[in-house]
Amino acid sequence: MGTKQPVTIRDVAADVGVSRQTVSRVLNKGPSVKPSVRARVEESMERLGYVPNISARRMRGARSYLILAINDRQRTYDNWRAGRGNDWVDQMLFGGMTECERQGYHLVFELIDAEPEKAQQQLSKVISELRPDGVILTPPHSDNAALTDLLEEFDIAVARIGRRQGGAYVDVSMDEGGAGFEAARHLADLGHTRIAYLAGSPFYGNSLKRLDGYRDLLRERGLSFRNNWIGKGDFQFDTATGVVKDWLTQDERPSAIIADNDQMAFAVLHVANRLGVKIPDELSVVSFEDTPGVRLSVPPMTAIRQPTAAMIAKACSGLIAQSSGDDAGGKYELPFELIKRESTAAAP
Amino acid sequence: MGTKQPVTIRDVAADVGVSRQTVSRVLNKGPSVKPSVRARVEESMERLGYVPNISARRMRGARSYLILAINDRQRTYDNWRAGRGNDWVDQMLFGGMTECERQGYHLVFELIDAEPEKAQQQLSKVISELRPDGVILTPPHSDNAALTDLLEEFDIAVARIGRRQGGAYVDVSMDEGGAGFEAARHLADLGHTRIAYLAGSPFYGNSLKRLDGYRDLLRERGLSFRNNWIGKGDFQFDTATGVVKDWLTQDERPSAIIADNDQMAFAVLHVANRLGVKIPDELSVVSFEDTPGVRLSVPPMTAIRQPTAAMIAKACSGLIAQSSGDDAGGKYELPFELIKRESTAAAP
DNA sequence: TCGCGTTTTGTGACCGGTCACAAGACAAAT
DNA sequence: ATTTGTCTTGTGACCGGTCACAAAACGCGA
Repeated sequence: MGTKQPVTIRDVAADVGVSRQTVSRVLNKGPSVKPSVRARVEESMERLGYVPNISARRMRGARSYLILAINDRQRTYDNWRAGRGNDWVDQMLFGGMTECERQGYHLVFELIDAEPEKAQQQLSKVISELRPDGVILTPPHSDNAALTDLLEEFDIAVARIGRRQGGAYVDVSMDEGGAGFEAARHLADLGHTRIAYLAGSPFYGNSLKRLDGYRDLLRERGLSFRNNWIGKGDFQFDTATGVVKDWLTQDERPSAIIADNDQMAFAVLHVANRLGVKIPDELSVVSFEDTPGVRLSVPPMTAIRQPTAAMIAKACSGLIAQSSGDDAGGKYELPFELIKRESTAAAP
Repeated sequence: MGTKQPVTIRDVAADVGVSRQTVSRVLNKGPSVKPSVRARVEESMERLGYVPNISARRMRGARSYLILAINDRQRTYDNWRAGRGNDWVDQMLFGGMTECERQGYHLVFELIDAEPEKAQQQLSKVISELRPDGVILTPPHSDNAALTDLLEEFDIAVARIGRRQGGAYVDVSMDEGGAGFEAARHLADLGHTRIAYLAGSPFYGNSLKRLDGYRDLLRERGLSFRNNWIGKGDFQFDTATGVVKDWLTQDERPSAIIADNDQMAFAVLHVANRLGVKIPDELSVVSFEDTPGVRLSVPPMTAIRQPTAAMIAKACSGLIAQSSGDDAGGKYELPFELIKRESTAAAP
């Protein structure tokens, strides 16, 4: 036991009878290697089971073959604590890992506080320790300029999830406006004319885009837009219940509600249940977040599914391309999916 | 932009006016450093913002300050695909990250196939690339001897989750027998005398331990043990529905059911619902897995909560201690929690 | 056959730490 | 004062790759 020694580049060089540098060139698919030599080196690497040591490569070389993914500590803590069943991390892990693996990279997760000063300090430490080739910022860090500034100083490629604005960053997001439009369209197609929108925040960019999409659909279908059917929520369950209660106890109540996140969609379910309003017969509900809770609720909810895994995968490939010098930046907008379940039905 | 250079050990050495080695000694809390010098070096490190480069440390040094956590690729894929809402990874991330951070380590996740040969090959590659100080094996890899053998050859510390048997490994698990006992006790305390047990597998060790715990409780309370109230399931929803249907349509039906995992607990809910059996008034249900789905079901289910975060944290600290030469191995059994929700009530 | 440009290969230094070992400082013992 | 031992500090080599540059091999036209 405990005796297996890793095969190094020197072992391969000695085996083939060439210099270390030649092996290195083959490894990095560099030019100027005679095909016959390349073949012999490759054969030897395969036979000896040679695998390059990432730490060593990182030392003198420019690349570390590491991608760092930053998650919000609080959010992760909350998910852990409350067991709310957000499968964000699963999705990230699957999408990111798969792509990194394909390209010989590794994905490292780190938890960072949201508060800018702390965040910068923590990120700085991790960067210095790990020196990753790229960093993926997920919400809410995507909007933290302190972090992008820091990364720019260190000359490390940045990918931001759920944000699309300037800068030479890899920005990956979802078509939020289109999602708002589609959610509303799905309901309109079912014959709904009284569609309310339970907004999460009047400041959050994605929220506004979704709302715009919803508005566009109403306009396109010639449906009336009512200001008091735009609910002012804050992404929280408790606040949302109040709004929904108001709606459902009015004379002319909406026949469908689009909720900006899963917590607020739950609130709709909850209130409707208490008031004896049948879902989906009397009220249809669409959630903007397809978390496990939404899928497992009674009834399971129709929801917009964010392509989290695909977004992280895209972020990884974008970062890898950038650090290889292929491109710089790149803006990607990935398609969402509207998953039809049992919370939406034809208008009553 | 792109100009920030990391502070190295030489910078600190020059700043204080000592040799690199002295700085290194302070960094590693080595002995034989005059307190006054140590203080000056520490002050300088703080002031200059020195952070050791992990790759460099790993090179000549023995430690890489990396812990590798292995997850099953298929399981992760399934969670991603089906969105079943298992928050295993969230839990791991939170527990592991927090502990690693405390000790200056980093946690890297990798996906590995379950099939022994592939698994060994994939792990071997990752090991050679990353050379982690320790590896955490999660089910089903915990039981894969091909992996532990490989890691032993590489002389890398191993932690196994959910398994406790021989070897100089860090083994972290939960008191499964106790959990079976407690689940049954909770029901017995509520006055139930007809408690059925929906088993997942007659081969899976943890399943058997839980069943033993259940048996012990029955014996202790003088409750009759009936063979046909031990359901032969296979952890799947579909199989379980058949068993539950049989039980609930018999003359003397159980007043409570303990299910070996969440899928089977859902099956109980599902069948009871179809047969018009009220939960919890006419039938109590306890799940052995506290996934988000269980928490969010209607009604939310009483469940045994596995201390996943704590187990991973323990695994990390165990591995770090072992690779620091403090101890070798270590067997830990962490306490579970019985979360009482609304699927259990007094016996009818 | 020679000369010259291009392709292919090799050499030594180096990245940022740690290891092994040697040397200096200092106090106690002879 | 010299010796011995312990404590503290410094030096050069080294880990496993890559960089910069030099050298060798090759191709091809004159």
